[in-house]
Amino acid sequence: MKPATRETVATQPKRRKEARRSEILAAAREVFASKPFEGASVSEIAARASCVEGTIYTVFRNKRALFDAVLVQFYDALIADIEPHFNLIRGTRDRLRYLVARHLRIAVDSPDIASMIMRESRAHSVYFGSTLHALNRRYSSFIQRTLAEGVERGELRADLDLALARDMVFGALEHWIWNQLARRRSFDALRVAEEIVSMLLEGWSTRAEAAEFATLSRRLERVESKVLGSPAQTRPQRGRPRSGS
Amino acid sequence: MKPATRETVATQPKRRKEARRSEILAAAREVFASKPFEGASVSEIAARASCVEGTIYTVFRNKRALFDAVLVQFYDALIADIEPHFNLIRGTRDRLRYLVARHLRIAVDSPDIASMIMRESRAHSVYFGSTLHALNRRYSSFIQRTLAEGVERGELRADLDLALARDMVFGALEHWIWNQLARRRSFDALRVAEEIVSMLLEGWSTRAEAAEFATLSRRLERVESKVLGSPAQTRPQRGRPRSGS
Amino acid sequence: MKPATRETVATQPKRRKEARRSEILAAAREVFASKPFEGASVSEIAARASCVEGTIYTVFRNKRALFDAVLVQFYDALIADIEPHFNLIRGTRDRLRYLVARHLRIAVDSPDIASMIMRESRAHSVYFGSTLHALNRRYSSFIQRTLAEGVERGELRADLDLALARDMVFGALEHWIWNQLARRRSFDALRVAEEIVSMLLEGWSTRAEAAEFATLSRRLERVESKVLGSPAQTRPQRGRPRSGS
Amino acid sequence: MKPATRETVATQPKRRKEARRSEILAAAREVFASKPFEGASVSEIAARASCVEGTIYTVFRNKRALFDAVLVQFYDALIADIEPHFNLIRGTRDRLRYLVARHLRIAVDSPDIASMIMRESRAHSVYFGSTLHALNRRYSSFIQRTLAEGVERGELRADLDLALARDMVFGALEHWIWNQLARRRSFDALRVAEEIVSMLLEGWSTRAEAAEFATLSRRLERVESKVLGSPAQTRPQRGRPRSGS
DNA sequence: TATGAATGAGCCTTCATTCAT
DNA sequence: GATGAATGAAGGCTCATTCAT
Repeated sequence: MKPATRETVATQPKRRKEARRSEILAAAREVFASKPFEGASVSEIAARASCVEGTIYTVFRNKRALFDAVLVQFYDALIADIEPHFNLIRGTRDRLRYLVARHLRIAVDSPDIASMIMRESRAHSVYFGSTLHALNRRYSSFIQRTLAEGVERGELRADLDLALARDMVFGALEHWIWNQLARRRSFDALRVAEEIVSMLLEGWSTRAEAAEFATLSRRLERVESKVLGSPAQTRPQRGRPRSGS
Repeated sequence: MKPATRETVATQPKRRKEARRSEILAAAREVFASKPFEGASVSEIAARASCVEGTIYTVFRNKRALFDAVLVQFYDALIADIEPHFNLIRGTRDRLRYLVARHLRIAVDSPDIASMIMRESRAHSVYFGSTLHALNRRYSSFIQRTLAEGVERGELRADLDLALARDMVFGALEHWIWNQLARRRSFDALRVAEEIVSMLLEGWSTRAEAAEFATLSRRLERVESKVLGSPAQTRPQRGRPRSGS
Repeated sequence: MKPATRETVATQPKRRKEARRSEILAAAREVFASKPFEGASVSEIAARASCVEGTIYTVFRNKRALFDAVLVQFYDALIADIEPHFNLIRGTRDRLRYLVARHLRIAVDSPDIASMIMRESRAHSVYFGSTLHALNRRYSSFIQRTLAEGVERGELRADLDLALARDMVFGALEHWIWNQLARRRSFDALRVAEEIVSMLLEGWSTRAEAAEFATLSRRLERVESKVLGSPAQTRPQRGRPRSGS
Repeated sequence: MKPATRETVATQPKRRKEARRSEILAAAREVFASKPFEGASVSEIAARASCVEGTIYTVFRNKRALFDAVLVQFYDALIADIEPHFNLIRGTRDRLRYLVARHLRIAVDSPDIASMIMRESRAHSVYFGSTLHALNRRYSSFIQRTLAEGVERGELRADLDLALARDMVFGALEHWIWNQLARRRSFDALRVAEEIVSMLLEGWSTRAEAAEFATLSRRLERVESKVLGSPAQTRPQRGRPRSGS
């Protein structure tokens, strides 16, 4: 009868439903994290959410929709967290370091979701077109943009194969995280990020060509001085200052 | 009772058993390739092997053992194929290029098995300790050795994190292959291998020396041709060979 | 609190309730027409009536009561439509023709309801005692009366088994309608009615007298026209009027 | 070891499976007879067949296949029983009487199946194309043939609408049987058959035209005698000797 | 009075595995 | 050794109905 009561009448069910949704979502997250989609049972989720199976179907259309909702919840939060930080960073190396470290932190903060996503991305041949695929695309656009702009700015090789580069980043991350999670090892996300970025940007070689370059230079100088009378141009500074590891 | 019969009793069963095993293995390979472990049914495998379900259990302890047998068969053949070739290659870049290309060729030759392995590696949290894990370790030892010896020989940076490097190789390969298979794209294994190895070894950064190297080369050629009448042998064109492998 | 509100409190609810009932009834009619009782869901009816499931239970005791209400509504209207017309017809043949044609018109006007009734009459072994049974009895009383009075008047065989005759009429109609509806054929109710009534009243046998009757008629006409200058009134053409009604 | 034993080894499983099939079929028949297809539960059938639900699925693909098997079993036996008798009967009236009586006997011998078939023929809009439809067509071909040949032989009116006639026979039977079954009345199949056939063949009319015919005759005689001096031809024997009822 | 969230029993179907033959 | 019928637990999902608000 009082306005407050009326409001209660109006909002209480909504609030309740919202709470239920959260409970179920949390329960689903736990269960889907612990076993593959097909292996996870709705009844277990219901039990963990302290409701009956039927209730789940009043909130989510079916098991798949519930699964997708878990993913969306996670990715939305993740992207919302990344965006403002990312927008403040300009340099390609800095952006990469940030994104790689942020990605590694997922494995530290939410190892359950991390393995769930890695598992399910591979689980179905119908992955393409799935909600997970769409979310992954949104998420990976940060890397895409970083790489594309890196090339534009001349910080990355002009002929860099962007798709391959993206796969290399995510592939390295996925493999590394998978191994750490499986071995239950912890790690320092920032340190590993720096190491990875360094490996990606500067490569693994000791650069045999540095030696060749020197030889070449010497031969050239010798020849030129003999023939032309002017010394060859020497090579600029090699190697970068290595930070981390 | 007749000699022929006796012989049958003695040798036929062995032969028969072996044949049965092969038939079942082949059938299982097809089925497991087409759907995830949980989705594949023993009855379908039996049907495809032209036997009944019970028979499978006389040869394999259970479904998982059958699955593992399929994997062992595949990896054994793969490793046996790689080993002799690998042993003939010395240079780190050459070894890497070979191993990467060989890995890519799996996706070209047996895309179904390739997806199956990628899928099942991620399927269970109990991956570690599994047969698949052991096989993967055997298989990846080629890369491990290549990397370790690459450092020893000074061809790779002394401070290279070997585990990270290995994950980077396999991660890049897995992601790339997954994307190509899902999109049903085909690709030139050798060309992609060269591209990947180049990206890994030389990194993504623009490097002033690449330009300098070119300048140097041109100058050298000019001089040498003037003096000697024949161009000097330099390393072939630097940067990724975008056209062909 | 305001006069308007008071009026609302007093009369609006009644009006509202009545409107609700109608909306639900209309929605239920559509849904029950499209699928069997068991297959029709209360939630679908609620959705189509733009209310929630709970509301339906404030108006109808349960799903079965709702279904019965749909039937009552339909039969009441049908009987109210038939009664005045029927009361104006005296002859047995004319009455039969009217009732048969009217019945056939249900299938033309409301094919969905027609199938629904045919379907549900057979659906439950507990048909007897059901609302539908009672309604069918009320409806079939037109035929009962026609047949009984037909015998009384000497228009129908005195030894006609009335129950059997009634079943023959409705059985023929039901089968015929079912076949036409299932094949999505349309038909001319009047023509078919005449055909059915003729088959029922005169039977299927060839009767020598039909031919004789024709001969007799022709002879009579010839003679009468010769003698009297105008044709005698005979029964119109015997045999079923195959063309038109 | 003995041939007999060997045979046992070979045939026992078959025999067992066959027995199981029969048990399940019998149980299914009972359950489907007592409630509509959708309402009948596989678990109830399993319980009544003293096996678990899973067993049913080793014999029948699904619930629908089981249902169809019940129908096929019934119709096959029915048609096999009718065929030899039918082939010995020539006259249209005799054939009709036999078929009608045989049909009525179904309701006496297998009232459960009878109501089940009547119910399910109406249950689904997808009836056309169903197994039941196909079986019904095979079964009703006896009537179709009887009617068509009856016309050919001149025993039935040449312009008889065969489809309508068939619907009239089956419709009358269905309605009559349904009513008797529902009221749990028994009846004398032969007597009712004779009554039905008589009603169908000779019609219900007392034949007002008999009176007209007489009038006509009288008028004609009067006129002819006056004009031509010769008496009109008198009408042949009317009415048939009524057997039964 | 109307709401709509919650219930909970029940349904059909699948499948790895066993075991008597 | 091979067979294949039988098991029985489990799974996802639906829906009429209730009841606190």
